[in-house]
Amino acid sequence: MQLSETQMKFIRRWGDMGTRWGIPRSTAMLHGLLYVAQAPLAAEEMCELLQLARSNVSTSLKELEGYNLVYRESRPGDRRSFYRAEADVWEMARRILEERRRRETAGAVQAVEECLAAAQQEGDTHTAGRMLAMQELLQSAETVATAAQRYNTSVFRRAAMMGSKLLALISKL
Amino acid sequence: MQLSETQMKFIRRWGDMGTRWGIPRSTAMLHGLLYVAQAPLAAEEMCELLQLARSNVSTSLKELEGYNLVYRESRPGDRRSFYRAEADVWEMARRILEERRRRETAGAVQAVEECLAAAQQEGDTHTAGRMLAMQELLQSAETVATAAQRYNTSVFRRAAMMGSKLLALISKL
DNA sequence: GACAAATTTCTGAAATTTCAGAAAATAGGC
DNA sequence: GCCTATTTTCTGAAATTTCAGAAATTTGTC
Repeated sequence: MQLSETQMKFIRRWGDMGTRWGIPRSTAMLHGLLYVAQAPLAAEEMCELLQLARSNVSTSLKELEGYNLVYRESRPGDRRSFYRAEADVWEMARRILEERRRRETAGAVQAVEECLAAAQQEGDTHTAGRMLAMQELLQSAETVATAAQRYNTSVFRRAAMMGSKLLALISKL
Repeated sequence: MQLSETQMKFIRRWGDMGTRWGIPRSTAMLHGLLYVAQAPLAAEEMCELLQLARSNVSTSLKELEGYNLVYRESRPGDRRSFYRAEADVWEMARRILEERRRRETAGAVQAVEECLAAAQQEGDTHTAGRMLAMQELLQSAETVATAAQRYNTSVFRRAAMMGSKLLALISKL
């Protein structure tokens, strides 16, 4: 495989975006590479295309598999693994959302729960009130994010595209 | 002001959450402190309560002001500034959403736009197709996030709480 | 089961980020 | 307009994160 200049540019930009999202540059670049690749790639190939250490590619691919953003395939008569990215961007978004929910909000819910209990125990109504408000927010976020997982790409897509209209509708209730 | 054990625990946990969200621990802790504080605090006070350098507090507060998550107030006969956090958690969520949109997706939209143009120029239909799909996704996200900014807390709150029901509804369309 | 190809884990170096202390700038009261 | 309390900016040290190279492990083939 050969990368066109445009593809390389996208991959670099995607890597930059990754760093803002808390994803290592090389991990994001690998995802970008697989997203624009026409066929599944072997790890060694990716090393050469992006000039990354083999170890780095290995670790990053594992991370991406954890997000369910890349799949690993094997081929008869070839002992290497080949990787390809989730091609459906809506499915991709859903999986990122789910992973972020798990990592970013799930922990907070538990922390606030504990602090709420402690504040009530102590009879500290002010702090308890704040914890309660925060809990309501976090639980709503969890509920929406969890619900989104239950539906398929087309529903998710329509929901996102209708989002702004729905907000307008709700504002009239 | 004196911090109870529960409050301190919340602040520490909030700081931990911050690091997962790409926010420096000390910045997140300051926000947590102001969120549980009953009255506005002066910077010096926060240094003592959280054992942070004055410079650090100054920089972090500025960052939080950038997010519109804390307000600065002045008092007659006192030349210090006092700070308080946005108390409405839904308003808080909205502001975080807006800031993340600005920092995290706005740049991506532009990058993909450029790559799409380049791919079409080159007649690379495969890459162009991928860019187009990505563009649709990013623009939908932008649209929803932008729309959310137009409505007040109560609409935002209702929308979030109804989110899962709306998804169920849409799945039937 | 030995061998080789491929992958993963381990270790430390390089880069980045966070944060404290010192110096500079700003602002309010007299 | 000067003086001083307060805030901000600058600088570098400490901590963390990212990533390459080497070593160890796994996997499939014969």
